[in-house]
Amino acid sequence: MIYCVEDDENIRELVIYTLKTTGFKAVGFGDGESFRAALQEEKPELILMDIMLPGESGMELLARLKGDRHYKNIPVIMLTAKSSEYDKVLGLDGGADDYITKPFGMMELISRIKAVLRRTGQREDTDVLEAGKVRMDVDRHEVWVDGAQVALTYKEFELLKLLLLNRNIVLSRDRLLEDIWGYDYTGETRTVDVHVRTLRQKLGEGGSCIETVRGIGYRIGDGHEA
Amino acid sequence: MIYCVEDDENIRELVIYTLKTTGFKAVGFGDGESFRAALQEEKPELILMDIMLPGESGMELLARLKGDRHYKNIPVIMLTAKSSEYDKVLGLDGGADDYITKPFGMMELISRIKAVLRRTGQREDTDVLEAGKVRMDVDRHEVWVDGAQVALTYKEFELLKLLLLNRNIVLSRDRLLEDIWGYDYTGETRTVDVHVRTLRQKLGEGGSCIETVRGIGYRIGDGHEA
DNA sequence: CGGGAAATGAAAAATATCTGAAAACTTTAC
DNA sequence: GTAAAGTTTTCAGATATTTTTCATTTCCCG
Repeated sequence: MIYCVEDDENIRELVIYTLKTTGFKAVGFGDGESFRAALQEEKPELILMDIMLPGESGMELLARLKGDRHYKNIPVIMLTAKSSEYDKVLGLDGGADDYITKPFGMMELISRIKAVLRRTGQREDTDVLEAGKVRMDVDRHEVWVDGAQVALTYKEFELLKLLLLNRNIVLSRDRLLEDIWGYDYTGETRTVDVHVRTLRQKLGEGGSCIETVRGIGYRIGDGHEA
Repeated sequence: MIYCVEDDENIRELVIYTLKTTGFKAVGFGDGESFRAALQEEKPELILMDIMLPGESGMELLARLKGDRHYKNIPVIMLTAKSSEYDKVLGLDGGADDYITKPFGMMELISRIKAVLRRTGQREDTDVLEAGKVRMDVDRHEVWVDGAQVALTYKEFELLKLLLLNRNIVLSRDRLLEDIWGYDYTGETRTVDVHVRTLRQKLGEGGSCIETVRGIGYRIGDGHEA
């Protein structure tokens, strides 16, 4: 899946169309906001992003992405109308993996995308998360314990995913609420406990991988503890 | 650089002091006017702001900031004495990124600041603190002595962390109480002693790194003493 | 020595988490 | 549009663990 963030609709549609006919899955966004919303749901394997966007600039978005450990590994290619050396350096320094100056040809775009994917070539590894007997296929939204599939609800799935993505790191209830429920969630902090319980129950034997860290929160470790 | 706008001088100084010892650059302001003047000169990476200020209220300041495209992206954490739900919603609706109710502990403040910075995407913290045989991984919330893991409770962990963060500096009981228990803690000063004891016990051999400085408090040194 | 400061031991108080169950809310099916 | 099913949230004990207190002993330094 490739995300394209570009406010010019013509360019955006053209890029999406080209990507799709080349065999990629692709979705376009006109502004940073809708893009970020989508990011919550699915991690793309590459991001194409215009430097000039209405509201939040592409550079800001880039900085955010590269500063967030969940997203920093997604390769980003910046698109821009400016071709001055200054902007180029700026873009690369911000952590972009490549840089394309408008107007660009579709063939060039494709070959650059392939080059970046080849270079960063780390696909796979975010799609399936594992811990002990628990295995999660993020894209298919499926969880298996010891070879048997387990049905999880949305919140349970997100909870497990976040814990798996942060192996060994203790996540506080606040952090979990913030990331899964949204930063403006105003409900009980106990809610997390209840979901952890149902998660442990449903995971059966595998449930023991979720450790309680008293006074702090929860985490999933590497399983070399008692 | 972090700006703190708070009219209570005691709280302000305490916050600034804590931020500085944690590795942030920080400046405090007693009113909205001086704060706005400083804003002209330099953009901070985060703003801590009391809701109740003499003259212009914190909410007004917040509204101004979030309405100005130069400043709208600077994360803001509101401080307030009121804990009613109404105020909370008000603060978040105004565009604040987080909200802390007084009285708050310094450790909580720091972790909230880090959370907001993480969310808005800057900074990276993979903190591992060490002293002699003792090694602490802050994110994993784990402590190791001589290769063996030691389980610490919340307060013990915080205590050890603060001492490790202030290598070679003697921390008074008051300072420890203030930072870990919160600035309004009114209990016994002896409480610290008891926690130091359990900490030393649990750390076993490594426990000797915590020195008692008679009449002052405790510290963790570089270990080249007896 | 003597007096204040710190360490100890052990019990009381305070807190955090888990549990079971019901209420509130969503979605799906008819 | 309503009923049924499923999901999420809240709540009130029960339980386990941590934190605090306090009386006592030991230690350090003048």
